[in-house]
Amino acid sequence: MGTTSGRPQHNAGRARVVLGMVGDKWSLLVVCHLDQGPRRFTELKRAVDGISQRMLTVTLRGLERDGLVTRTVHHVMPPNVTYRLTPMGRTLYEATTPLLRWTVEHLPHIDAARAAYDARGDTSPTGSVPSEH
Amino acid sequence: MGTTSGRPQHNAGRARVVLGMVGDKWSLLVVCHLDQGPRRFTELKRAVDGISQRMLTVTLRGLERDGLVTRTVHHVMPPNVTYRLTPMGRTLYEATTPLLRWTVEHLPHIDAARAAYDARGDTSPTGSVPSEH
DNA sequence: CCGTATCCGTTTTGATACTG
DNA sequence: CAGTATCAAAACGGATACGG
Repeated sequence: MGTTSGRPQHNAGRARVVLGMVGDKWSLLVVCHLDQGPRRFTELKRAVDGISQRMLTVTLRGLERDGLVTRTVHHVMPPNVTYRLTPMGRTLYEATTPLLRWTVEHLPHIDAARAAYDARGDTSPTGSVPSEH
Repeated sequence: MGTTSGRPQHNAGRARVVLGMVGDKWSLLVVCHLDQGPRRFTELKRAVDGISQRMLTVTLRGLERDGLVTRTVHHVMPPNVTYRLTPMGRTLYEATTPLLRWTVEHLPHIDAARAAYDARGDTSPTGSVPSEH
């Protein structure tokens, strides 16, 4: 009946790991922009619209720790720091592509589903009474 | 340079949507178990290890609102409610498979990267001084 | 059995000010 | 420019008690 291989417990474990890495508010967004090429701190700050300086730092440190991003410091004045995706970081991003594509294709359906759900958000009793004697 | 198609802004937007739906602590885990077939509330509660009754309800409501899960109520005593993935829910889960696979393949590397990062978490000055001058 | 309502601690995030 | 430190606000999640 399941359409995907493997035991649910296994995939559940994997899901936890994946969410722990990129399931936060900003990581995937930053990775997404770094996939376009190396970027400096301030470039990312501008690109990722809405991120605070603090959160960009925190996010980049996390990605660096996980081996998804490298940080290169040039000791000049003013300082110049470049971030770039590691090969592993690029493969991670590639692995998210199906999910990104899925979103594009289904966004209208999701909006419709939400609107419908919210619309029938009345006091109507319950769903259905199928085959109960 | 970028390995993936499309403009970063577009993918960033998609990433926001996708994370808004399944980027929380439990949604993907629940979907994962429902992919094995329809489940009752209490079955899920047992299966998803660690989830509280409240969080299971909240999560299921969210998935239902997004059109990923259907809820069927049987008016018997005691009540009997079944949840199952919609076709859209199944395609979403399938779209996450590459990410799940990626996790399995790279988990050792990630652990190693973290260990290395934490190990050199000393007072050493900075990363590198590449081609400056 | 399947929820909802409420309370409350924890975690996450953002604003702001300051440093090399 | 590229951070760090500090603090307060907000979101999140769990425990508990109660209702249909």
